[in-house]
Amino acid sequence: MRLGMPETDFPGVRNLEIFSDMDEENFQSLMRGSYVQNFPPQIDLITEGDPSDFLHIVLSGSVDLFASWSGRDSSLATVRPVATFILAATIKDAPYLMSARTLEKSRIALIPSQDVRAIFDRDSNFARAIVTELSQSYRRKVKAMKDLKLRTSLERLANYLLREQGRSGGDPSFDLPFGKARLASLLGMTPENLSRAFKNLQAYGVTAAGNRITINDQADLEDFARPSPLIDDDRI
Amino acid sequence: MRLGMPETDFPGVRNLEIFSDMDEENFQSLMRGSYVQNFPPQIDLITEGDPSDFLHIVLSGSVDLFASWSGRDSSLATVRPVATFILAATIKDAPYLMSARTLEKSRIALIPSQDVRAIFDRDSNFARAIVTELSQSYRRKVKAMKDLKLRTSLERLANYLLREQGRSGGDPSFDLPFGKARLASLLGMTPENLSRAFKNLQAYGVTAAGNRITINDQADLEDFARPSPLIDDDRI
DNA sequence: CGCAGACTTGAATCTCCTCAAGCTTGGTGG
DNA sequence: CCACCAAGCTTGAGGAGATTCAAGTCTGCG
Repeated sequence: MRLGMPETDFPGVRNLEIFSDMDEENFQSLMRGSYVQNFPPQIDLITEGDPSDFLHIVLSGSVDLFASWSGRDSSLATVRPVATFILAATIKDAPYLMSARTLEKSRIALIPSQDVRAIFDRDSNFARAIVTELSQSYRRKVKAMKDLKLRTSLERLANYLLREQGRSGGDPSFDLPFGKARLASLLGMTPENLSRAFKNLQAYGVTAAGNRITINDQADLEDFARPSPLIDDDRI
Repeated sequence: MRLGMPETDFPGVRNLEIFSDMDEENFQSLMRGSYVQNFPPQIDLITEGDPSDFLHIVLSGSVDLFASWSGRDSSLATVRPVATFILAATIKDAPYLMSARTLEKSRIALIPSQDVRAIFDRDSNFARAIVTELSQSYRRKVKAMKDLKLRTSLERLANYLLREQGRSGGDPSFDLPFGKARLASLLGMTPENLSRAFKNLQAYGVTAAGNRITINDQADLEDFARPSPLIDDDRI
């Protein structure tokens, strides 16, 4: 759906943190060329190497960012509402470095990159929001890098489960948000190895029945995983 | 040295891309609380977890960014002139995620983080420069992530050598910019494994004599390494 | 010359990957 | 209602790659 004038047409968009402080007129300019669209699961949204014509914002659902090289590919991140992706490519007017596909039914806003760059220069509140979002993305990547280089695959899985538990409310039982093949790729291992890793975590009180995970002994798992705010805390 | 008024005191700073388009008055405000300092090699500049009081800019020399967890540590990046580091922490007023130490004798500018944040809101040219630098940092991290997750250690070394060759002017022979122990950590392997990797690259015409590397058969090495602009090109 | 630090080599071990087969689950059609 | 199928996951065996520990070599500097 093409976005029109009245604010009431897209209240969910106007209230996003990235737009909330910006001038109404600038917001309208941004929206004039923008779309909000619903996508089914497993749809390719962008392909690495393509020019970055649109800034994407995930309003609902979730998106997988992945990359390929020499016949291999790997999941690099999951984008959940409400967050942008390929913001850096938009700002630099450079090609995408990652491909993106929907993981589930998702609602996504598409904003022309050239408009984002133009309004950035005119609206300092928008500029501030952009730079905050970009800083957050950067820090997430640094954390992912530390996770990958400093931990074994078993430690990565243990800490992933603790983070996912926190995200889902903190109960001992929760569901994995996607299949184990993708989780394996995200954690930098093969599906077979992930399977064995789950088995190894049973020694620390972790039970996996299908996608349902139960952490039977929180202290025991945390003692093994040694989560650190400088790697695992999404808020800082 | 504390930076004073006259522009002639620090022409090297004023002409940095990040400052070059900004208003003179704002530049002066920024410089009022800033320092430029020379450090010897192997000096700890910042420690992960500390509050981000100063934005750092490497004017000459080079700086190692690294991180620790559970008794292990790993090099995550090298900062060369002219570039900032810990920009994201400065913007978000959040703790450093990485530690930093000088690799060689280095000249570094220290700018109070709160001033950076304040001037960002007042000077849109400065804001644009900041956001460009931040985008570049983000994209570098994405490339590093792809390098790490999609390539074997031998492929990472081969591509590293090709990049380093390009950076040093393109000649078949060039020097590694630091010791092999740190290179191993940067590439995500042990020093022993790096040693063996160099030996394996001899099959593709690579000779290593101390820190001096010679690529005897460019085409052969590139054929093995398969460098990709979306991972190895620093400019995009 | 001799020492200290950096790098290399070797052997044993461990982790992770590949390939192949088996199992489980959910959906479909008889 | 159940047999069947396909997809996703698990298990096992074997092998490739990385790590560790220990010893040896090289190099620059005093």
